[in-house]
Amino acid sequence: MKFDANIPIYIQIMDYIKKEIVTGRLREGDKVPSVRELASELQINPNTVQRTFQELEREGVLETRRGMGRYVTKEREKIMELKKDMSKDLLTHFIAGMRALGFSEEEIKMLVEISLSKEEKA
Amino acid sequence: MKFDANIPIYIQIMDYIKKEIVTGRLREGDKVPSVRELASELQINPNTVQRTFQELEREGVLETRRGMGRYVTKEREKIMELKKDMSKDLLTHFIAGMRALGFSEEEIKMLVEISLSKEEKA
Amino acid sequence: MKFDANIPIYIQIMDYIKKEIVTGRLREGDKVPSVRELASELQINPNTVQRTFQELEREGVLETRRGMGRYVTKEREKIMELKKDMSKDLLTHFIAGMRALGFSEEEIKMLVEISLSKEEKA
Amino acid sequence: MKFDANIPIYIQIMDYIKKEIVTGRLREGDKVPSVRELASELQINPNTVQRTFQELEREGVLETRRGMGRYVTKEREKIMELKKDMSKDLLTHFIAGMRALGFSEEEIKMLVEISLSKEEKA
DNA sequence: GTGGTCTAGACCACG
DNA sequence: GTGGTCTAGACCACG
Repeated sequence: MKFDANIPIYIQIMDYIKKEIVTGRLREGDKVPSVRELASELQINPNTVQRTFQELEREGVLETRRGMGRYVTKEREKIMELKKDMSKDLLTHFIAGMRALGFSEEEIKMLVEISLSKEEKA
Repeated sequence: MKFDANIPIYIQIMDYIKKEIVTGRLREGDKVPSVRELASELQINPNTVQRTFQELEREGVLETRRGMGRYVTKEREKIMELKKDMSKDLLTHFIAGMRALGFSEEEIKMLVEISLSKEEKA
Repeated sequence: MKFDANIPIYIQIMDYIKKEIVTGRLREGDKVPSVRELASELQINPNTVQRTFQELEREGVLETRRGMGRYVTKEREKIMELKKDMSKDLLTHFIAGMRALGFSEEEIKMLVEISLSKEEKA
Repeated sequence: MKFDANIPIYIQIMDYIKKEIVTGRLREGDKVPSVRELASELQINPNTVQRTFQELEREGVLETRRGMGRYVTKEREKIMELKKDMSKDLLTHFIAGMRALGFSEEEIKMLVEISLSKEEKA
């Protein structure tokens, strides 16, 4: 995993883990690696991983079982909500941005289609 | 203008000015306010405005005429390029994000249409 | 280190650091002093050092590792390029200047040799 | 005449005029254009031209004859001295710079010859 | 401890 | 009047 130097690493890992969960690569109840494990794997400071996990816990995405490690929440609703929130943020940010640049509704739709079709070929 | 506390002010002003240019509210060759003027208008420190302008100059968006103030670049190409780059960034970021959340091409298109139509009513 | 009052300090430090790198006194991957360290050593304001480092980063000469300090780029190519660019600038400026003063090719060569031999004795 | 945005215009004009004199395109006793004339020709502020001329006078390169305009000094020595000083500055700066980059005497000579021969072909 | 951002304000060169 | 540089120092996020 490569990190963008301008974004806090803990944010980037949070985002990564959330995506793993939302797409089902990490499922409800799955155990996540320990702080030390993940820190050594990603070559980063354990403090940073610790912070990542604490934030994810605060958001209800992960849960700690004392002495047994951390696990993805078992609540399906939480996971659905996560996906909804993340996509909504993306959409809002995208459309507001395009609007601010002066693009019309039709232009935005068209540009999305073009981008998707380009992606397809690549 | 209100500032988001989590994003550097100079980035927010840079973005704002770029949008003014891209949408034509600021045109090629237009004079932009002086450092002191804008600083007092936005109620921020002149140094922060100074930094904003210097970054925009580095990007070729503004030009300084010594002792006469700063001006929007006269190069139309630069402005077209700006719009293209900014929209491309938004698109790429949006589509990559949606893909990472597991959305299909069709779902993305549909969500964009829904968002745009909601916006219309609001 | 003494500063020439007519040249911005940050430019002078940039130049100094580049020379340290190009001549190998600072090597790829070496840690450079922290902003505060260098500021106190050179008896100048931390902001001035900050600016120096940010410019060098923008040029790809230094890299920041978040929370761990700044380092000379590990890319050897970048360093070779640096030396080439700096010497090319010197050469171009020198020869264009001498030409503008009306010196012939032969005169330029001779003056360079004389300067070098004087230097030797001194 | 195009101006480098990073160097004071008055310095650039001073340099230009000195070169005109040193190469004989402006000769001893020649009249130079009036402040207003040169300002309108170069599209710059008359204050800037005024300053340029004053500095050149201070250096003994120009002389004012009341009511008759400004003239290149008649003293040949002054002109010779000018050429010598300007070339010496170029040489010193060039060689010190190359030395600081770690080039040897032989390398410097060689690079000068290469630059001169490239120039010839271009 | 380290860098990033920002405020407050001085001083100067330039036009 | 305008921008450029610098000082002094605060505060915070990050690791």
